[in-house]
This record gives sequence, C-alpha cells and structure tokens, in this order.
Amino acid sequence: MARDAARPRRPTIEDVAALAGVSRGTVSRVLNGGASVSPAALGAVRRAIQSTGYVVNHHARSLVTHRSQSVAFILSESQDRLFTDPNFGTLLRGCTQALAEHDLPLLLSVAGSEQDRRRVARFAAAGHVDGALLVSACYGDPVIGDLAGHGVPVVACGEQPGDSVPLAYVAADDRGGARQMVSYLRAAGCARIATITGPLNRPGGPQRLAGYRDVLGEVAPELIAHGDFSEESGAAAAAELLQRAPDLDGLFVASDLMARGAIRALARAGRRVPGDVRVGGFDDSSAAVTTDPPLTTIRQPWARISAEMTRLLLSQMAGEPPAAVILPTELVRRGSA
Amino acid sequence: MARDAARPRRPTIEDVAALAGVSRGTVSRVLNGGASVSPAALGAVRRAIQSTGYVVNHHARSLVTHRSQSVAFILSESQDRLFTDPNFGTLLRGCTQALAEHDLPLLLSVAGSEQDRRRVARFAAAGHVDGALLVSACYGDPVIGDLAGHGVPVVACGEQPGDSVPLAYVAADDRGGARQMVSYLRAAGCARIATITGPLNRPGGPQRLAGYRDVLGEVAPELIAHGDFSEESGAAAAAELLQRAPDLDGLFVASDLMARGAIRALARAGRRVPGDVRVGGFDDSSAAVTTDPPLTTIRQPWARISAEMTRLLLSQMAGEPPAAVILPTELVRRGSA
DNA sequence: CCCCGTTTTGGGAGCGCTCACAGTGGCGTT
DNA sequence: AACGCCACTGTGAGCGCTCCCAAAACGGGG
Repeated sequence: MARDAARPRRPTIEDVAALAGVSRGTVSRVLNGGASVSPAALGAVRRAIQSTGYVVNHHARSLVTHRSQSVAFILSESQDRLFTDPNFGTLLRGCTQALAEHDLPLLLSVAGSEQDRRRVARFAAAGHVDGALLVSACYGDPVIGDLAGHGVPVVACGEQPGDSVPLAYVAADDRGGARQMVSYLRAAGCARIATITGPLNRPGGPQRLAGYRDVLGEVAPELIAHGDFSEESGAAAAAELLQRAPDLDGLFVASDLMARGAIRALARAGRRVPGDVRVGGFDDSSAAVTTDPPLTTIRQPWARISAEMTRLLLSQMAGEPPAAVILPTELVRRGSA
Repeated sequence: MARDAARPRRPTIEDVAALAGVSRGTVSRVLNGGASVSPAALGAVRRAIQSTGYVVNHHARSLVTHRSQSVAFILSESQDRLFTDPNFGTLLRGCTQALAEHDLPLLLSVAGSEQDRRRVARFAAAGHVDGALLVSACYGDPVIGDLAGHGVPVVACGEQPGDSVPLAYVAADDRGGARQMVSYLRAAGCARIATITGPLNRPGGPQRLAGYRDVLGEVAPELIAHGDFSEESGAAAAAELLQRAPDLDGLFVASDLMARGAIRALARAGRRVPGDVRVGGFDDSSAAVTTDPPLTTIRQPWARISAEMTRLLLSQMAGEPPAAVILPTELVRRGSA
C-alpha cells in the first residue's frame, strides 16, 4: 500500500537526540521550553529537528502528562436549529481561531439527543479533552453538571443559573441590550411596543424579556409573544401579536432570525417597516443585513465572546476557579427602526 | 483543587483485570472484540468494567496502534465567507453525525490563511488524525497534495481536478443539476436566460456553468456574470447583467446565497420575480426559503454527501484506494420560477 | 490413559514520551 | 588545592495499552 511506503517510520525523539549528539532528555527539554539547555545543545537539537522533520507524538506525551491538549466544543441543541442560526457559526469560528492561537485543536461534538449528551459527557469526562466550551444548552442540562462535577473545566456561552456547580460563563449583557433597544424604540416615538421573546429556558431568553420590562414596566400580556429563536417562530409570533394587538407600533424581537420572520409576517399583513411598525432585533448576526429593510439590532460582540470563553477555559485548565464575564452590547442603527 | 479531588486516579486495564480475576491480556481482548475469550471471562470482565467505571485511555492505545481514532474536518476557506454560507453548516453537521456513529470525534480545523493551511497540513501529516475531510478548497490547494501525498486518507467535497495525486471526492452532479434548472427555465418560456456563476476555481463553479452551456450552447457573453458564492456578489452580478442585457427574462444563479442577492437586486431594479424574470438557484440551502418569493432551486443531497464522504474516508482508512462519488440532484419548485 | 490439536490465558516487550534524580564538569571561594 | 555551587546533561522508570509468544487448559481419538 502506498500509505506504508510513504510512512516508513516517523522520527522519534531518540532519532533527534542521536543526530544532535545529545540525550533524549535534552531534546525533551528543548521541546518543552528549553530551560537550562546550553546554547550549543539548543542549536544542535533545533537543527536536528529541522532535518529529521520531527514532530512530537501527542499520544506519547499525553500518556505521561495526562493532558490531551485539545478541547471540546459541545453544541447541545436540537439538530435542525443547529446551523441555521448564524450565531453558532460565528461563535464556532471565533473559538476555533482563538484556540488555534494556543495550538489547541477543537473537537466538535454535537449533542442533539439525550443519548448524544450522555455519550459526549462520558467522552469528555473520560479525560479525552482538557476542557469544554458549552453552547446553547437549556438550563439545567445534565451534561453540564456531569462535566463540571467530574472536574472537567467548562465554560458556557450564556448564563447558566440554577445549576448547583458554579459554572464559568461568558455572556453579552442581554438585559442591558434589551433595555437599550426598547428605550430606543420608545424614544423614536413608539407608544405600543410589543416583544417576541426567545425560549425562557435558554440563555438570553429571560434576560431580554427582563430588559424589555425594565423599560416598560408591567405591560399588557397581549404584547408579549414567545418564539424559539427560529425564523418561523418569529413569523408566527408576529402574526399572533398582530391579531392580539393590531395597534402595535414597535416590536422588540429577541433574535435577528426571529426578527426576519417577523418582518416577513408584518409585510404579509400589509404593515410597513419602519413606517407602521418599528422593529428592533438582537444579535447583529449575518441575518440582520438580509432583511428588508435592514435590521436595527443589538450587536453581540461575538469575537470578544469567543476570545473570553477561550481565555476563561485556559485559566480554568491552569487551575483557576471558574469565573463569569459579561460583555457590553451596542445598538446598531439600520433601516428597520 | 477540586479537580484533583474529583479525579483520584482513573481505573486502568490492570484494575479491571485484578477485579475480574484475569490478566491484562484478557481484558484487552474483551475491549477489542472479545475473540477467543471464554464466556466466563467475558462476563467477569464486563462486570468489572461496569463496576470500576473503566474507560480506555485513548492515548495509551494510540501510542501502540499508531491510529488516533479521530478525523479532521478541514475548512479551507477565507474566514468571513465561512459560516455565512449555510451549506458549510449543513455539511459539518452531517459529517459530525456520520462520524459519531462510528465513534470518531471530529477535529475542526479552519484554514483561512496560507499560514493556517500549512499548520493544518503539518498537524494532519504528523499523524494526529487518521484522515481528513476537506471542504471548499480552491483547486490546486497545496494542503491537499501535502496530505494525500503523505499518505493521509483524504476525501474532498467537490471535484478536485488538476491534482497530481488521485483524490477521493464526493460531489453532487453539478453539471447535470445546472442542466436541469436551465432546461426548466427554458421550458417555462424564458427566451433570454442569463447566469451568475460561482468562482471558476472552486468546486462546483465551472461545472454549473458547463451545464448552463450544455443546454443553451454558445451564449452571448453579456449573459454571463461571475460571483463568488456570496450574497453580495450575487446582487452585484445581477445589477451588472441588468445593465448589459436589460431584456433578460430568466436567470440561473449558481448558489442560493447569490440568488438571494440577485433577487434583491432585481427587486431594486423594479423587476418582478417570477413575473418579469424567473430565477433559479442552486443548493437548496436554508437561504432558499428566506427569499421573496421562495427560491426554485436544485437540491444538493447534503445528508447523502456527508454520509458518502464519511464512508469513503473510512474505506480509505481501511486501506482501500481513493474513489469518487457523484450524487444526483433534484429540482425543487418554489415561487421564483 | 496418554498424546496432540485447539482454544484460552498470562505476561514480557515495547510504543514515544516526560519526569525525577543522579551525575558531570566548570568556576569562583576560602 | 580542596571545596561547594550551579548550570547542564544522561538515564532509569513508568504512563496504559496492544501485540505476540509461550504456557496452560481442554477435549477427542487412539
């Protein structure tokens, strides 16, 4: 087989040592930072590594260090909603990049079903990864407790309250962002501002509703409809709101994707945006620029979120206790409000 | 640290052996299929595994077997276009799932820059993964030759012609699909059918243009515009076409995302779809249902594509030679044509 | 009852690495 | 000149597993 011919035998640390005229130990020292290695030896080893094309064998190293040098990115979410939401992709990309800078490969685990979740938890708890980034789990997701409980460093995206183990997380200031948007709508002259919430058992859901209430106080229940962050649910919720409160003139939607659905539903009902109804979204995902008119929304700082998640994970892996980070949001004015 | 307390010492194969009253070797045999192990021993070992909560140490195993039991999913694409295109997500999800069924974790590598590509290639060639799924590389991407040349099993998504090493790939029948769509447009009465192509140095690009030409023969150059698969490029190309050939009444766009842009551009120019211009897309990605009107398009069988890619990779990992698979497409009628 | 072929089993060797420890030698002090 | 110190280097042990070979156990014939 060509494969065997092409891979005669990978050079080992011993080969490098022999070529450099030093011992295994010295090569190992060079590989791990080069402390207390003479300049001569260091040079020789570097040259030997170059000329043999040596690459460390992670498995051998991990076997003794007990660290796998990789982290899992766990997407705990029903399959279909998974990659339709542009936020996932943005986050995944950011984390891959941030981890790559630390030479940490990212293991992608999709845990859609309960069974998947158990499989993934077992895998991570078995020490196959040094830590995990957890995304979009519902509150109280057992996978979380399992991992953090087993002493695996975990950082979640979004707050995870009601969990016994203190869980590190990074989140945008959902509540504050919602306040920003609703205040903005009111300042723009809206008198009857409705909202479409996300699922209240998922990160971001309750906080954005709370922000809405912070500004408007106790609003009439007919002004609040619930979605599940998907585009279709946004359209359905908007139709429902129009039924219940035909006089609404402002609409705060808890995600861009739902906002896109809502705008479509409004158009279908003959309402002009922003003429009749001003619409504000949340996320500033790629969906925000594909609505007509483009969506005024709250920007989540995804790049910083992924960077902070990675930083927090690394610090936990280094033994620091779990921490939480809340990042500020920003209002992005486009055409819809 | 809590972490150390929670992980006293993971049970090893030796612990299991002791508890089951057998030797290491026997436990290992059970772990690897249980051939020539007496029923009594098998039962005892299984019970011991249960009660100790033993999980194999991949690193130790990999060290001796020289297989890492994981595969890389390499996205060789400029950063920004990466996750905006819903196709990537769909494919990634499909592959993750298909691999999970074989208990193979997926290592996600994003190789946006030339430097990234080298890093990723080195990583994969170093034997850290048993194989790689390659997505959206431009033709002649050096990363490909490197890997396949080093004897790493690779399966690409989309044809990779012009490469010296025979490379396994899975693709939808791009040319046939394009023919289907263009024929459909013509049968619907379109007399001046223009096209917006994808980049001609990327999988799918040239084939879809070829399919268009198969049906229409040598068309006037003003009917052909080029995009890069992104939504914006679709809008720009459509505007350009409208300029050059104001009388066009049919438009075949080589991706849904570009089609969405094109439809927006047409609307802006006052053309009604499908009244004035019938528009056909390609992909049937999630973008197809978010256009107005919904997009008539060619469905790429993503689920089968990921399944076939995985199957091909596994077969190559088992020593089979690389093969290619072309999957049929299907026309999906919606409102735009 | 012994012999021989066939399961089944035990355990040594070794995968490639890190870690700890025991040198080795150069150099400044007393 | 003898000593201690320090920077550096070599080496044995061992991480947890699989592989392989030889030994043990088991049966069925002769």
